[in-house]
Amino acid sequence: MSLPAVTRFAPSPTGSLHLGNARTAFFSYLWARKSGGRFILRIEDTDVERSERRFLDALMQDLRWLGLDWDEGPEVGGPSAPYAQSERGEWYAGLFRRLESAGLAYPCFCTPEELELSRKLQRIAGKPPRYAGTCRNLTADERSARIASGTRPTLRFAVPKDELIEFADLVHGAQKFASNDIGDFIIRREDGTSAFFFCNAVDDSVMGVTHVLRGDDHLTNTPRQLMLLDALGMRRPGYGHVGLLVGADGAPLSKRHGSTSVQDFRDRGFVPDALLNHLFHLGHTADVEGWLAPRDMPAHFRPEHLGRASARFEETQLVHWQKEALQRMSTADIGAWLGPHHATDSDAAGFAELVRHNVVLPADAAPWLAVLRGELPPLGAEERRIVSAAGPEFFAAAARALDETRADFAALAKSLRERTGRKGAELYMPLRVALTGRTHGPELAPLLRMMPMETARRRLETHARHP
RNA sequence: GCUCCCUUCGUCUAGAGGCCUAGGACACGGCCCUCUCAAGGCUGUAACACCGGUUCGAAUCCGGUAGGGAGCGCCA
Repeated sequence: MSLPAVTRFAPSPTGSLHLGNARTAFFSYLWARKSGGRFILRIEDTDVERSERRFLDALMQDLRWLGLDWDEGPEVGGPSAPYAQSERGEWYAGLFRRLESAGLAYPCFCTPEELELSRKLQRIAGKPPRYAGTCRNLTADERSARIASGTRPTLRFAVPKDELIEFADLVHGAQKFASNDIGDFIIRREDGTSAFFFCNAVDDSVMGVTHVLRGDDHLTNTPRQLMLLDALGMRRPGYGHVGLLVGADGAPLSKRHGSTSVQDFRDRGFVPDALLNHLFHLGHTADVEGWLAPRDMPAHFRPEHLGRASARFEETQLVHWQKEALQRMSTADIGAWLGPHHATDSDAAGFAELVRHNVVLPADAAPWLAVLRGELPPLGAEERRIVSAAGPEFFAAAARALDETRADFAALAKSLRERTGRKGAELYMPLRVALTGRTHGPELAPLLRMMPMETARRRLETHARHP
């Protein structure tokens, strides 16, 4: 086993936790647990406009629902508190001062409009839309003059020239970037808050994070953060960039792919263990195949088998793990999981057992509840064929047998078999269709046991009268 | 436009020069079991993006092409 890994998940509370983020959080969690390290939750809420308390609460709820408990972070504390970046402003300010006085960062007075125009012009000229460096060489007098005029500057990092930034990506291997391809970027906004590149990098470093796992989209951001850390003389964490989770169309998973937030899956009735098993196999190959209880996952997690290519999310695969999860749940848990979809006024446990192999989501139980006490939908072509092949005498006999055996299905079937000479599918299918309106479904014996006798008799007699 | 990343069955992947007539899982089809569905067993269809090169030998190494993606934001 490797040295204890300190990993983190650093979401911004600006929306709901979607599957892609949940996956990187999960991998980070697994890495920490596998190595006996620590998993940190840090909240990147420097964008005060978009950050909302309700998103933070939902985020933590989703994480806990999945079973991803953090060792340091909001509500649990830790040696690096506070864990919300909105509360770390003073510390960032000190670092800004250090960079600025060392000449490694400078105030920029360009307006967003000017910057936008500049980028546009560069694009037209076929050049990379980078910051032109307008404010980099302002004299001290020019700077104080602009400040005096009331302009509030941003702070830009002065990217060193002609440097090669190298690092070993945890999943992609050796990486090389030229500093000349990178324009001076903003590390402090006009309002004084830290921009992502800055607070994200320095927090990871100072919090002792050893393995930063994040989406591929951050790969080309990494050299910026490395330069920053180097300039401050701070420790570089290891960075690993995993392939993004994409939808059926190959585009990164987003709202337009439908339900992609953890909350959506929970609301539909997917269970956390199913989600976890699916995520465990998406862009990752474990050293064993098949279902794993979440507590066994860290031992089978293989960071070196994290995927570089993007992984496509397909619900059919999730459904498979959901079925696996359902098979392992207790009757009581199935009952609770079914919620309002289970028979509350009768044998709840019996109903849970009855339908557990015929449902994927709680809503799938509704038709079976209707079979027990509601109206049956009109028969389809196949169903009508089976009913007419059996004939009215068969159902008349079945109705009589129902009364004689008092709805004991085994006895009823035996009696019918002796009386009609039918057996196998010829015997059971007409009964199934008459009783449930369908050619498939739960076992007939418990189904009949749970069905009001009157309902069963009425359904059988219907076909005895109308051939 | 520039920089970077990615590319094996429909999907998730194994594969780090000969063990590959490319393996597994999910999905799909067939058979068995069975009243049906599910579960289980057996089985089938199905992939190395393309073109060159290196080599006795390439899915694996090198170069190029194509396609997809990301970054170049006072968003993270």
